[in-house]
Amino acid sequence: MTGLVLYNTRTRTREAFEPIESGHARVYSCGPTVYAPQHIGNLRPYLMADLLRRALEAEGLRVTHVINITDVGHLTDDADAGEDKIESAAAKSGRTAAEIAALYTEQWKNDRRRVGCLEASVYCKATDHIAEQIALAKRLEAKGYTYRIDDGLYFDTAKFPRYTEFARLDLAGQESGARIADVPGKRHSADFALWKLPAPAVQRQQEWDSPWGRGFPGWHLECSAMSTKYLGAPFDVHTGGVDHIPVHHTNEIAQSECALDVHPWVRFWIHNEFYDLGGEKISKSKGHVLVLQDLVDRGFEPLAFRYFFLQGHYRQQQAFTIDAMEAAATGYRRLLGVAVQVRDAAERPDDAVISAYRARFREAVRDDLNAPRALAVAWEVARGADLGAAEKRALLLEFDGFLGLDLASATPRTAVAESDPRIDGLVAERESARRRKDFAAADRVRDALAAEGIVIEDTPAGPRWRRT
RNA sequence: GGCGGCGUAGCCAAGUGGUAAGGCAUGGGACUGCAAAUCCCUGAUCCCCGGUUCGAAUCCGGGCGCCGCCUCCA
Repeated sequence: MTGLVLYNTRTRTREAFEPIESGHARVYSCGPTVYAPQHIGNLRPYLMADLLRRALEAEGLRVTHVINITDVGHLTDDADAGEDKIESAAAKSGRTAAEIAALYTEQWKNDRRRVGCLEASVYCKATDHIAEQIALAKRLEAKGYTYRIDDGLYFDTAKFPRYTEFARLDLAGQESGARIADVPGKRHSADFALWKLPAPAVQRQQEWDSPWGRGFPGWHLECSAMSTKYLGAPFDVHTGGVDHIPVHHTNEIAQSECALDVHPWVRFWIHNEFYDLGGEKISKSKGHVLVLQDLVDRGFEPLAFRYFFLQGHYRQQQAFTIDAMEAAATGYRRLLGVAVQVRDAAERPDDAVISAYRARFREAVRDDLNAPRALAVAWEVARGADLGAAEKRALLLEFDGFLGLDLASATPRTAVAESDPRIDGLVAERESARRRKDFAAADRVRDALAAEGIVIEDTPAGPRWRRT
């Protein structure tokens, strides 16, 4: 039995986590649709999944973590009537669908890396698994869960009595309306496409032959097909944003449970809430959504964004503002400062002193991945007057296995990170002026450097400088 | 309109029955020629009203406000 307790959307309760297969946790995370840059809010699901993965490993489990990459079939709305996001982006940019997907997949992977997410065991693309998706749809068809209309092959949600259970949907309240009219022939508004056939006049870049005609897979299908391929069924944890509960995850469950005869198909469903980006949704400087690189351009370290993330609980909306980001960056810089100070401390900490902090940190992690509480314990350690350098070092490095803030290889952010002959010369000039008590001259140099964004810090070891 | 979430010090936020974690900012102090950096100290009774309870930020009811998803309809 692990000590980890997670909030499970499926049961709407907190449950002790125990893997189906002893010693091995199988996790699937809904990944990005790679048609545009991912704004910083889209990083939250992966940061949350990363926390989960680290917590599972801390329990001594081997983790197989699969993340899908949606590079086809995700429509611009959930009514099965919109355009394919990838095709649409390709058409607008003059690039091919494959180029669009490759470009934004790389950006996304790079962003993940920069905010300290561990690499997934498997990244799987929808377009690499067309055969698996077709096989799954055929299985559903053979079992009588589908029907065909001009638009494609559809899943008949009425054939799956548990359909509304997961999201606690009130379908009656949504039954009527435009969604049915959008796709002629749909039997129920909630029915969804397994395989889509393009309209007669439409020429698509991404098309495949299938038993139902040349077309492309419905968005939901890939997650069922690929998770089954890489994790089997049932498996332990499925993660994603809360927005996926009513449609995407509901449909995944319907497909999978009907095709595979499993229930529950997934034991734990973990969903993250969103950031409230408020007025920061758009990057003013560039006129597009706020992406990680925009923060970097403003002088923030990517891991400072991770620190921001850690300050809130993943199931809680969190307000992102530049002010909050600056506060996080300052906190992160100072925490790193402590890590640097104790970096060369002795290897032999006093276990008796350490154990209480270790226990409290672990308790926070195990309590539904309570990162803010874990971070608070880290700060108590950092500031703790009752702890020596060896104890601080040992604890902070251990905690960083969960926090992922790179405390181990921390370099002092307040020190000189670069060398410049001209600036070094000016700093030396100021130093000699100070020695002969010519403070007016010394301050002139300091002011001049400040004007170009360079600040001088005097330390017992002499002056040093950094850019702000 | 339906569903879900939230409203805790200036800001970001933990905390779900027993007298409010942590970070940032502010103010004070130490250090400094003065600064910067760093360190120490420093603040809230928890949106409003009513109820349950010996006791509620934490449970119940009613307001007000905000966010998200679905929907435009009974």
